[in-house]
Amino acid sequence: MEVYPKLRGETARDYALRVLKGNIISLDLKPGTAISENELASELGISRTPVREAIIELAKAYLIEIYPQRGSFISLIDPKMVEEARFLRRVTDTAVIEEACENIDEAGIAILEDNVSLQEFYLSKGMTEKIFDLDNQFHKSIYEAARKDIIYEIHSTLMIHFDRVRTLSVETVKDFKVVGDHRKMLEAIKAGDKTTAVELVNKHLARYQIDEKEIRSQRPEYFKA
Amino acid sequence: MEVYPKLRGETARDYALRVLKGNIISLDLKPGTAISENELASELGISRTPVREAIIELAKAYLIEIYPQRGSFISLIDPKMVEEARFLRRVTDTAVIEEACENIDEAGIAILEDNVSLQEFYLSKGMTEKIFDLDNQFHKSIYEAARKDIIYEIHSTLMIHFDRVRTLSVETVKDFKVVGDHRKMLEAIKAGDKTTAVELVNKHLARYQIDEKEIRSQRPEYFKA
DNA sequence: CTTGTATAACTTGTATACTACCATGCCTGC
DNA sequence: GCAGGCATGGTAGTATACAAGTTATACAAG
Repeated sequence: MEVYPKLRGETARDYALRVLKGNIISLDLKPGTAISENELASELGISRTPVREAIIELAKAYLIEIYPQRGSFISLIDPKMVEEARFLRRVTDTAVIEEACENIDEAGIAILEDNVSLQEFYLSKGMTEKIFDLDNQFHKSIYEAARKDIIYEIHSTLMIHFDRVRTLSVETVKDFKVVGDHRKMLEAIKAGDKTTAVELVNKHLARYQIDEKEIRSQRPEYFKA
Repeated sequence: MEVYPKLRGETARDYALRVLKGNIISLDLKPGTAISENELASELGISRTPVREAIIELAKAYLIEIYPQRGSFISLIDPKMVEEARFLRRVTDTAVIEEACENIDEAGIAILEDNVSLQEFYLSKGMTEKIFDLDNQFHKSIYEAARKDIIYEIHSTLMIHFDRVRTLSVETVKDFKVVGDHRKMLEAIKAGDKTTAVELVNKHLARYQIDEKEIRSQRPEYFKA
Protein backbone atom coordinates (compact mmCIF):
# COMPACT_ATOMS: atom_id res chain seq x y z
CA MET A 1 0.00 0.00 0.00
CA GLU A 2 1.18 3.49 -0.81
CA VAL A 3 1.30 5.84 2.17
CA TYR A 4 0.82 9.47 1.24
CA PRO A 5 2.07 12.19 3.56
CA LYS A 6 -0.40 13.57 6.06
CA LEU A 7 -1.59 17.03 5.17
CA ARG A 8 -1.51 19.85 7.63
CA GLY A 9 -4.83 20.50 9.30
CA GLU A 10 -6.16 17.16 8.15
CA THR A 11 -7.65 15.07 10.93
CA ALA A 12 -6.25 11.61 11.43
CA ARG A 13 -9.55 10.11 10.36
CA ASP A 14 -9.71 12.04 7.09
CA TYR A 15 -6.10 11.10 6.47
CA ALA A 16 -6.80 7.41 6.89
CA LEU A 17 -9.85 7.73 4.68
CA ARG A 18 -7.92 9.47 1.93
CA VAL A 19 -5.15 6.89 1.93
CA LEU A 20 -7.57 3.97 1.93
CA LYS A 21 -9.75 5.33 -0.84
CA GLY A 22 -6.79 6.15 -3.02
CA ASN A 23 -5.23 2.75 -2.63
CA ILE A 24 -8.49 0.95 -3.24
CA ILE A 25 -9.07 2.84 -6.48
CA SER A 26 -5.51 2.35 -7.66
CA LEU A 27 -5.71 -1.32 -6.71
CA ASP A 28 -2.56 -1.00 -4.65
CA LEU A 29 -4.87 -2.56 -2.10
CA LYS A 30 -5.99 -5.58 -4.05
CA PRO A 31 -9.48 -7.01 -3.66
CA GLY A 32 -9.42 -9.65 -0.96
CA THR A 33 -6.44 -8.20 0.87
CA ALA A 34 -6.64 -8.37 4.64
CA ILE A 35 -6.21 -5.05 6.39
CA SER A 36 -5.42 -4.83 10.06
CA GLU A 37 -6.52 -1.83 12.06
CA ASN A 38 -3.40 -2.06 14.17
CA GLU A 39 -1.03 -2.47 11.28
CA LEU A 40 -2.61 0.35 9.30
CA ALA A 41 -2.49 2.59 12.34
CA SER A 42 1.24 2.14 12.80
CA GLU A 43 1.91 2.52 9.07
CA LEU A 44 0.12 5.86 9.07
CA GLY A 45 1.58 6.94 12.38
CA ILE A 46 -1.80 7.39 14.03
CA SER A 47 -3.79 5.36 16.51
CA ARG A 48 -6.37 2.67 15.95
CA THR A 49 -9.40 4.86 16.60
CA PRO A 50 -9.34 7.09 13.51
CA VAL A 51 -8.27 4.16 11.33
CA ARG A 52 -11.19 2.18 12.62
CA GLU A 53 -13.59 5.05 11.94
CA ALA A 54 -12.37 5.24 8.37
CA ILE A 55 -12.74 1.50 7.87
CA ILE A 56 -16.28 1.60 9.20
CA GLU A 57 -17.18 4.32 6.71
CA LEU A 58 -15.83 2.30 3.81
CA ALA A 59 -17.61 -0.77 5.06
CA LYS A 60 -20.87 1.19 4.83
CA ALA A 61 -20.16 1.61 1.13
CA TYR A 62 -19.31 -2.08 0.82
CA LEU A 63 -15.73 -1.35 -0.11
CA ILE A 64 -14.43 -3.17 2.94
CA GLU A 65 -15.93 -6.18 4.63
CA ILE A 66 -15.60 -6.43 8.38
CA TYR A 67 -15.84 -9.85 9.98
CA PRO A 68 -15.87 -9.27 13.74
CA GLN A 69 -13.09 -11.00 15.60
CA ARG A 70 -11.71 -12.35 12.34
CA GLY A 71 -10.54 -9.49 10.23
CA SER A 72 -11.34 -6.86 7.63
CA PHE A 73 -10.77 -7.28 3.94
CA ILE A 74 -10.88 -5.19 0.81
CA SER A 75 -14.10 -6.27 -0.87
CA LEU A 76 -13.83 -8.45 -3.89
CA ILE A 77 -15.22 -6.92 -7.05
CA ASP A 78 -18.89 -7.78 -6.99
CA PRO A 79 -20.55 -7.51 -10.42
CA LYS A 80 -23.90 -6.82 -8.77
CA MET A 81 -22.34 -3.96 -6.84
CA VAL A 82 -20.70 -2.55 -9.97
CA GLU A 83 -23.97 -2.86 -11.84
CA GLU A 84 -25.88 -1.02 -9.14
CA ALA A 85 -23.32 1.74 -9.11
CA ARG A 86 -23.45 2.03 -12.88
CA PHE A 87 -27.25 2.05 -12.82
CA LEU A 88 -27.35 4.71 -10.15
CA ARG A 89 -24.87 6.85 -11.97
CA ARG A 90 -26.74 6.64 -15.25
CA VAL A 91 -30.06 7.45 -13.64
CA THR A 92 -28.86 10.40 -11.59
CA ASP A 93 -26.47 11.78 -14.18
CA THR A 94 -29.25 12.05 -16.75
CA ALA A 95 -31.69 13.62 -14.33
CA VAL A 96 -29.10 16.04 -13.05
CA ILE A 97 -27.93 17.18 -16.45
CA GLU A 98 -31.53 18.00 -17.30
CA GLU A 99 -31.66 20.17 -14.21
CA ALA A 100 -28.39 21.77 -15.20
CA CYS A 101 -29.77 22.60 -18.65
CA GLU A 102 -32.56 24.52 -16.98
CA ASN A 103 -30.87 26.13 -14.02
CA ILE A 104 -27.19 26.69 -14.73
CA ASP A 105 -25.90 30.23 -14.34
CA GLU A 106 -22.97 32.13 -15.85
CA ALA A 107 -20.59 31.12 -13.09
CA GLY A 108 -21.43 27.47 -13.52
CA ILE A 109 -20.84 27.64 -17.24
CA ALA A 110 -17.51 29.33 -16.68
CA ILE A 111 -16.37 26.58 -14.36
CA LEU A 112 -17.30 23.87 -16.86
CA GLU A 113 -15.70 25.84 -19.67
CA ASP A 114 -12.41 26.12 -17.81
CA ASN A 115 -12.48 22.44 -17.00
CA VAL A 116 -13.10 21.26 -20.54
CA SER A 117 -10.52 23.64 -21.96
CA LEU A 118 -7.97 22.20 -19.58
CA GLN A 119 -8.89 18.69 -20.60
CA GLU A 120 -8.44 19.61 -24.24
CA PHE A 121 -5.09 21.16 -23.44
CA TYR A 122 -3.78 18.11 -21.60
CA LEU A 123 -5.10 15.88 -24.34
CA SER A 124 -3.31 17.86 -27.03
CA LYS A 125 -0.11 17.62 -25.02
CA GLY A 126 -0.58 13.91 -24.52
CA MET A 127 -0.73 14.31 -20.74
CA THR A 128 -3.67 12.00 -20.49
CA GLU A 129 -2.93 11.00 -16.92
CA LYS A 130 -4.20 14.40 -15.81
CA ILE A 131 -7.59 13.75 -17.30
CA PHE A 132 -8.90 11.27 -14.73
CA ASP A 133 -9.28 13.89 -12.01
CA LEU A 134 -10.63 16.50 -14.39
CA ASP A 135 -13.19 14.02 -15.62
CA ASN A 136 -14.47 13.47 -12.09
CA GLN A 137 -14.39 17.19 -11.39
CA PHE A 138 -16.38 17.90 -14.55
CA HIS A 139 -19.21 15.70 -13.44
CA LYS A 140 -19.09 17.09 -9.95
CA SER A 141 -19.41 20.59 -11.34
CA ILE A 142 -22.52 19.62 -13.26
CA TYR A 143 -24.10 18.39 -10.03
CA GLU A 144 -23.18 21.64 -8.36
CA ALA A 145 -24.62 23.65 -11.22
CA ALA A 146 -27.87 21.73 -10.76
CA ARG A 147 -27.76 22.37 -7.02
CA LYS A 148 -27.43 18.68 -6.36
CA ASP A 149 -24.01 18.60 -4.72
CA ILE A 150 -25.13 16.56 -1.72
CA ILE A 151 -26.25 13.78 -4.02
CA TYR A 152 -22.85 13.82 -5.67
CA GLU A 153 -21.17 13.63 -2.30
CA ILE A 154 -23.34 10.78 -1.08
CA HIS A 155 -22.71 8.79 -4.23
CA SER A 156 -19.02 9.48 -4.58
CA THR A 157 -17.83 6.73 -2.25
CA LEU A 158 -20.11 4.21 -3.92
CA MET A 159 -18.70 5.11 -7.32
CA ILE A 160 -15.33 3.80 -6.21
CA HIS A 161 -16.66 0.39 -7.18
CA PHE A 162 -16.82 1.81 -10.65
CA ASP A 163 -13.49 3.60 -10.58
CA ARG A 164 -11.76 0.47 -9.44
CA VAL A 165 -12.95 -1.49 -12.45
CA ARG A 166 -11.97 1.40 -14.65
CA THR A 167 -8.46 1.16 -13.24
CA LEU A 168 -8.40 -2.53 -13.88
CA SER A 169 -9.58 -2.30 -17.44
CA VAL A 170 -6.87 -1.83 -19.96
CA GLU A 171 -6.02 1.79 -20.42
CA THR A 172 -7.46 2.19 -23.85
CA VAL A 173 -7.59 5.25 -26.03
CA LYS A 174 -11.06 5.96 -24.68
CA ASP A 175 -9.82 9.18 -23.14
CA PHE A 176 -9.78 10.90 -26.50
CA LYS A 177 -13.45 10.38 -27.06
CA VAL A 178 -14.27 11.16 -23.45
CA VAL A 179 -12.94 14.69 -23.75
CA GLY A 180 -14.99 15.18 -26.87
CA ASP A 181 -18.04 13.98 -24.99
CA HIS A 182 -17.45 16.55 -22.31
CA ARG A 183 -17.20 19.34 -24.84
CA LYS A 184 -20.45 18.29 -26.47
CA MET A 185 -22.19 17.98 -23.12
CA LEU A 186 -21.10 21.47 -22.19
CA GLU A 187 -22.43 22.86 -25.46
CA ALA A 188 -25.75 21.09 -24.94
CA ILE A 189 -26.03 22.52 -21.45
CA LYS A 190 -25.25 26.00 -22.71
CA ALA A 191 -27.93 25.59 -25.37
CA GLY A 192 -30.36 24.23 -22.80
CA ASP A 193 -30.85 21.21 -25.02
CA LYS A 194 -32.00 18.56 -22.58
CA THR A 195 -32.67 15.84 -25.12
CA THR A 196 -29.19 16.00 -26.58
CA ALA A 197 -27.63 16.29 -23.14
CA VAL A 198 -29.30 13.11 -21.94
CA GLU A 199 -28.30 11.27 -25.08
CA LEU A 200 -24.71 12.35 -24.56
CA VAL A 201 -24.68 11.14 -20.97
CA ASN A 202 -25.90 7.73 -22.00
CA LYS A 203 -23.39 7.52 -24.80
CA HIS A 204 -20.67 8.73 -22.47
CA LEU A 205 -21.33 6.15 -19.79
CA ALA A 206 -21.58 3.42 -22.39
CA ARG A 207 -17.85 3.94 -22.98
CA TYR A 208 -17.24 2.67 -19.48
CA GLN A 209 -19.14 -0.48 -20.21
CA ILE A 210 -16.48 -2.85 -19.00
CA ASP A 211 -15.78 -6.14 -20.61
CA GLU A 212 -16.24 -8.01 -17.37
CA LYS A 213 -15.53 -11.39 -18.90
CA GLU A 214 -12.20 -10.19 -20.22
CA ILE A 215 -11.08 -8.70 -16.91
CA ARG A 216 -12.38 -11.62 -14.94
CA SER A 217 -10.39 -14.06 -17.02
CA GLN A 218 -7.23 -12.07 -16.35
CA ARG A 219 -7.78 -11.53 -12.64
CA PRO A 220 -10.27 -14.14 -11.46
CA GLU A 221 -8.98 -13.85 -7.89
CA TYR A 222 -10.30 -10.27 -7.71
CA PHE A 223 -13.90 -11.26 -8.34
CA LYS A 224 -16.67 -12.43 -6.12
CA ALA A 225 -18.78 -15.44 -7.03
CA MET B 1 -35.22 11.61 23.87
CA GLU B 2 -36.85 8.21 24.00
CA VAL B 3 -34.51 5.37 24.91
CA TYR B 4 -35.54 2.03 23.45
CA PRO B 5 -34.30 -1.18 25.06
CA LYS B 6 -31.17 -2.70 23.63
CA LEU B 7 -31.84 -5.81 21.61
CA ARG B 8 -29.99 -9.03 22.22
CA GLY B 9 -27.14 -9.59 19.79
CA GLU B 10 -27.24 -5.96 18.70
CA THR B 11 -23.88 -4.24 18.83
CA ALA B 12 -23.64 -1.10 20.90
CA ARG B 13 -23.01 0.92 17.77
CA ASP B 14 -26.10 -0.37 15.97
CA TYR B 15 -28.08 0.26 19.10
CA ALA B 16 -26.99 3.86 19.31
CA LEU B 17 -27.70 4.27 15.62
CA ARG B 18 -31.18 2.86 15.91
CA VAL B 19 -32.08 5.07 18.84
CA LEU B 20 -30.70 8.18 17.19
CA LYS B 21 -32.41 7.58 13.86
CA GLY B 22 -35.73 6.85 15.49
CA ASN B 23 -35.65 9.93 17.65
CA ILE B 24 -34.59 12.15 14.78
CA ILE B 25 -37.46 10.93 12.60
CA SER B 26 -39.98 11.25 15.41
CA LEU B 27 -38.64 14.69 16.24
CA ASP B 28 -38.17 13.69 19.85
CA LEU B 29 -34.73 15.00 19.09
CA LYS B 30 -35.64 18.42 17.81
CA PRO B 31 -33.64 20.11 15.07
CA GLY B 32 -30.94 22.24 16.68
CA THR B 33 -30.74 20.17 19.85
CA ALA B 34 -27.24 19.69 21.24
CA ILE B 35 -26.24 16.09 21.77
CA SER B 36 -23.30 15.15 23.92
CA GLU B 37 -21.39 11.95 23.25
CA ASN B 38 -20.84 11.47 26.96
CA GLU B 39 -24.41 12.16 27.97
CA LEU B 40 -25.82 9.91 25.26
CA ALA B 41 -23.42 7.15 26.23
CA SER B 42 -24.57 7.13 29.83
CA GLU B 43 -28.23 7.35 28.84
CA LEU B 44 -27.85 4.28 26.66
CA GLY B 45 -25.63 2.49 29.14
CA ILE B 46 -22.76 2.07 26.71
CA SER B 47 -19.44 3.81 26.28
CA ARG B 48 -18.52 6.82 24.20
CA THR B 49 -16.89 4.91 21.36
CA PRO B 50 -19.95 3.26 19.77
CA VAL B 51 -22.01 6.40 20.35
CA ARG B 52 -19.38 8.44 18.62
CA GLU B 53 -19.27 6.04 15.68
CA ALA B 54 -23.03 6.31 15.28
CA ILE B 55 -22.88 10.10 15.40
CA ILE B 56 -20.18 10.16 12.74
CA GLU B 57 -22.32 8.04 10.45
CA LEU B 58 -25.29 10.36 10.83
CA ALA B 59 -23.05 13.36 10.26
CA LYS B 60 -22.07 11.83 6.91
CA ALA B 61 -25.75 11.98 5.96
CA TYR B 62 -25.97 15.57 7.23
CA LEU B 63 -28.42 14.62 9.94
CA ILE B 64 -26.02 15.73 12.66
CA GLU B 65 -23.50 18.54 12.52
CA ILE B 66 -20.27 18.07 14.39
CA TYR B 67 -18.31 21.13 15.43
CA PRO B 68 -15.01 19.92 16.86
CA GLN B 69 -14.38 20.96 20.44
CA ARG B 70 -17.73 22.75 20.52
CA GLY B 71 -20.45 20.20 20.23
CA SER B 72 -22.73 18.18 17.98
CA PHE B 73 -26.23 19.19 17.05
CA ILE B 74 -29.23 17.69 15.32
CA SER B 75 -29.23 19.39 11.93
CA LEU B 76 -31.83 22.03 11.32
CA ILE B 77 -34.25 21.22 8.52
CA ASP B 78 -32.54 22.44 5.40
CA PRO B 79 -34.96 22.94 2.49
CA LYS B 80 -32.14 22.35 0.01
CA MET B 81 -31.39 19.07 1.70
CA VAL B 82 -35.04 18.03 1.68
CA GLU B 83 -35.31 19.00 -1.96
CA GLU B 84 -32.26 16.94 -2.89
CA ALA B 85 -33.64 13.96 -1.03
CA ARG B 86 -36.98 14.33 -2.74
CA PHE B 87 -35.33 14.70 -6.14
CA LEU B 88 -33.18 11.64 -5.59
CA ARG B 89 -36.12 9.60 -4.45
CA ARG B 90 -38.23 10.56 -7.43
CA VAL B 91 -35.46 9.86 -9.90
CA THR B 92 -34.44 6.49 -8.49
CA ASP B 93 -37.94 5.31 -7.62
CA THR B 94 -39.10 5.79 -11.20
CA ALA B 95 -36.06 4.10 -12.69
CA VAL B 96 -36.25 1.23 -10.24
CA ILE B 97 -39.93 0.56 -10.77
CA GLU B 98 -39.28 0.29 -14.49
CA GLU B 99 -36.69 -2.35 -13.72
CA ALA B 100 -39.13 -4.10 -11.45
CA CYS B 101 -41.72 -4.19 -14.22
CA GLU B 102 -39.24 -6.05 -16.37
CA ASN B 103 -37.47 -8.30 -13.92
CA ILE B 104 -39.73 -9.12 -11.00
CA ASP B 105 -40.33 -12.79 -10.27
CA GLU B 106 -43.12 -14.70 -8.57
CA ALA B 107 -41.55 -14.44 -5.13
CA GLY B 108 -41.20 -10.68 -5.46
CA ILE B 109 -44.79 -10.29 -6.46
CA ALA B 110 -45.92 -12.40 -3.53
CA ILE B 111 -44.01 -10.20 -1.10
CA LEU B 112 -45.57 -7.05 -2.49
CA GLU B 113 -49.00 -8.67 -2.52
CA ASP B 114 -48.75 -9.60 1.14
CA ASN B 115 -47.60 -6.12 2.03
CA VAL B 116 -50.38 -4.31 0.23
CA SER B 117 -53.01 -6.67 1.58
CA LEU B 118 -51.81 -5.94 5.07
CA GLN B 119 -51.94 -2.22 4.42
CA GLU B 120 -55.52 -2.57 3.20
CA PHE B 121 -56.39 -4.58 6.27
CA TYR B 122 -54.95 -2.04 8.70
CA LEU B 123 -56.62 0.74 6.78
CA SER B 124 -60.00 -0.95 6.98
CA LYS B 125 -59.53 -1.37 10.70
CA GLY B 126 -58.49 2.22 11.10
CA MET B 127 -55.07 1.22 12.43
CA THR B 128 -53.33 3.75 10.26
CA GLU B 129 -50.35 4.05 12.56
CA LYS B 130 -49.18 0.66 11.30
CA ILE B 131 -48.99 1.91 7.73
CA PHE B 132 -45.86 4.06 8.01
CA ASP B 133 -43.53 1.08 8.34
CA LEU B 134 -45.40 -0.95 5.73
CA ASP B 135 -45.13 1.96 3.35
CA ASN B 136 -41.37 2.04 3.72
CA GLN B 137 -41.17 -1.73 3.44
CA PHE B 138 -43.24 -1.69 0.26
CA HIS B 139 -40.79 0.59 -1.46
CA LYS B 140 -37.86 -1.37 -0.16
CA SER B 141 -39.36 -4.54 -1.60
CA ILE B 142 -39.64 -2.93 -5.01
CA TYR B 143 -35.95 -2.10 -4.92
CA GLU B 144 -35.19 -5.67 -3.96
CA ALA B 145 -37.37 -6.99 -6.75
CA ALA B 146 -35.37 -4.86 -9.17
CA ARG B 147 -32.11 -6.14 -7.65
CA LYS B 148 -31.25 -2.65 -6.48
CA ASP B 149 -31.22 -3.22 -2.74
CA ILE B 150 -27.83 -1.62 -2.19
CA ILE B 151 -29.12 1.61 -3.66
CA TYR B 152 -32.05 1.50 -1.28
CA GLU B 153 -29.71 0.92 1.63
CA ILE B 154 -27.40 3.73 0.66
CA HIS B 155 -30.27 6.17 0.28
CA SER B 156 -32.23 5.15 3.33
CA THR B 157 -30.34 7.31 5.80
CA LEU B 158 -30.61 10.32 3.52
CA MET B 159 -34.35 9.87 3.25
CA ILE B 160 -34.64 10.60 6.95
CA HIS B 161 -34.56 14.27 5.93
CA PHE B 162 -37.77 13.49 4.14
CA ASP B 163 -39.36 11.37 6.86
CA ARG B 164 -38.73 14.05 9.41
CA VAL B 165 -40.68 16.62 7.45
CA ARG B 166 -43.42 14.06 6.95
CA THR B 167 -43.62 13.67 10.71
CA LEU B 168 -43.82 17.41 11.12
CA SER B 169 -46.53 17.91 8.56
CA VAL B 170 -50.00 17.57 9.91
CA GLU B 171 -51.18 14.00 9.88
CA THR B 172 -53.71 14.32 7.16
CA VAL B 173 -55.94 11.67 5.68
CA LYS B 174 -53.33 11.14 2.98
CA ASP B 175 -52.83 7.59 4.16
CA PHE B 176 -56.04 6.47 2.52
CA LYS B 177 -54.92 7.48 -0.91
CA VAL B 178 -51.40 6.20 -0.32
CA VAL B 179 -52.61 2.65 0.18
CA GLY B 180 -54.61 2.89 -3.02
CA ASP B 181 -51.47 4.09 -4.80
CA HIS B 182 -49.61 1.05 -3.61
CA ARG B 183 -52.31 -1.29 -4.88
CA LYS B 184 -52.26 0.37 -8.29
CA MET B 185 -48.47 0.30 -8.44
CA LEU B 186 -48.47 -3.39 -7.68
CA GLU B 187 -51.00 -4.07 -10.42
CA ALA B 188 -48.93 -2.06 -12.90
CA ILE B 189 -45.82 -4.03 -11.97
CA LYS B 190 -47.66 -7.31 -12.37
CA ALA B 191 -48.87 -6.17 -15.78
CA GLY B 192 -45.37 -5.02 -16.70
CA ASP B 193 -46.84 -1.63 -17.54
CA LYS B 194 -43.87 0.68 -17.15
CA THR B 195 -45.57 3.85 -18.32
CA THR B 196 -48.38 3.57 -15.81
CA ALA B 197 -46.00 2.54 -13.05
CA VAL B 198 -43.85 5.63 -13.54
CA GLU B 199 -46.91 7.85 -13.60
CA LEU B 200 -48.08 6.33 -10.36
CA VAL B 201 -44.73 6.90 -8.66
CA ASN B 202 -44.78 10.55 -9.61
CA LYS B 203 -48.35 10.96 -8.45
CA HIS B 204 -47.54 9.09 -5.26
CA LEU B 205 -44.58 11.23 -4.34
CA ALA B 206 -46.52 14.37 -5.15
CA ARG B 207 -48.66 13.58 -2.12
CA TYR B 208 -45.63 14.16 0.05
CA GLN B 209 -45.14 17.58 -1.44
CA ILE B 210 -44.88 19.39 1.83
CA ASP B 211 -46.27 22.83 2.36
CA GLU B 212 -42.97 24.15 3.61
CA LYS B 213 -44.25 27.65 4.17
CA GLU B 214 -47.00 26.37 6.43
CA ILE B 215 -44.70 24.23 8.53
CA ARG B 216 -42.03 26.89 8.66
CA SER B 217 -44.49 29.42 10.01
CA GLN B 218 -45.43 27.02 12.78
CA ARG B 219 -41.93 25.92 13.70
CA PRO B 220 -39.52 28.53 12.39
CA GLU B 221 -36.91 27.50 14.95
CA TYR B 222 -36.57 24.09 13.25
CA PHE B 223 -35.49 25.55 9.93
CA LYS B 224 -32.19 26.59 8.53
CA ALA B 225 -31.79 29.91 6.77
C1' DC C 1 -22.16 48.97 35.30
C1' DT C 2 -18.76 47.57 32.00
C1' DT C 3 -14.86 45.19 30.58
C1' DG C 4 -11.06 42.16 30.73
C1' DT C 5 -9.15 38.04 32.53
C1' DA C 6 -8.53 33.85 34.69
C1' DT C 7 -10.51 29.58 35.42
C1' DA C 8 -13.47 25.81 35.40
C1' DA C 9 -16.35 22.89 32.90
C1' DC C 10 -17.59 21.38 29.07
C1' DT C 11 -16.73 19.66 23.95
C1' DT C 12 -14.68 16.41 20.26
C1' DG C 13 -10.27 14.07 18.62
C1' DT C 14 -6.99 10.71 19.65
C1' DA C 15 -4.56 7.15 22.14
C1' DT C 16 -4.48 3.16 24.83
C1' DA C 17 -6.34 -0.66 27.64
C1' DC C 18 -9.31 -4.37 28.05
C1' DT C 19 -12.74 -8.04 26.50
C1' DA C 20 -14.69 -11.69 23.92
C1' DC C 21 -14.13 -14.33 20.23
C1' DC C 22 -11.89 -16.94 16.44
C1' DA C 23 -8.28 -19.42 13.81
C1' DT C 24 -4.09 -21.68 13.81
C1' DG C 25 -0.79 -24.82 15.11
C1' DC C 26 1.68 -27.32 18.32
C1' DC C 27 1.66 -30.93 21.50
C1' DT C 28 -0.14 -34.64 23.87
C1' DG C 29 -2.16 -39.10 24.08
C1' DC C 30 -3.35 -42.84 21.65
C1' DG D 1 1.14 -41.60 12.21
C1' DC D 2 -3.03 -39.54 13.61
C1' DA D 3 -6.74 -37.20 16.17
C1' DG D 4 -8.13 -34.24 19.66
C1' DG D 5 -7.38 -30.60 22.95
C1' DC D 6 -5.34 -26.67 24.41
C1' DA D 7 -2.41 -22.70 24.27
C1' DT D 8 -1.29 -18.69 21.70
C1' DG D 9 -1.67 -14.89 18.95
C1' DG D 10 -4.63 -12.21 16.27
C1' DT D 11 -9.08 -9.78 15.42
C1' DA D 12 -12.81 -6.29 16.07
C1' DG D 13 -15.90 -4.29 19.76
C1' DT D 14 -15.91 -1.64 23.67
C1' DA D 15 -14.31 1.07 27.56
C1' DT D 16 -11.49 4.44 29.43
C1' DA D 17 -7.77 7.89 29.68
C1' DC D 18 -5.63 11.81 27.86
C1' DA D 19 -5.00 15.98 24.75
C1' DA D 20 -6.43 20.15 22.66
C1' DG D 21 -9.65 23.43 22.09
C1' DT D 22 -14.05 26.26 23.07
C1' DT D 23 -17.41 28.38 25.97
C1' DA D 24 -19.41 30.09 30.06
C1' DT D 25 -18.83 32.02 34.40
C1' DA D 26 -17.03 34.20 38.26
C1' DC D 27 -14.55 37.90 39.62
C1' DA D 28 -11.64 41.79 39.83
C1' DA D 29 -10.30 46.28 37.99
C1' DG D 30 -11.65 50.47 36.17
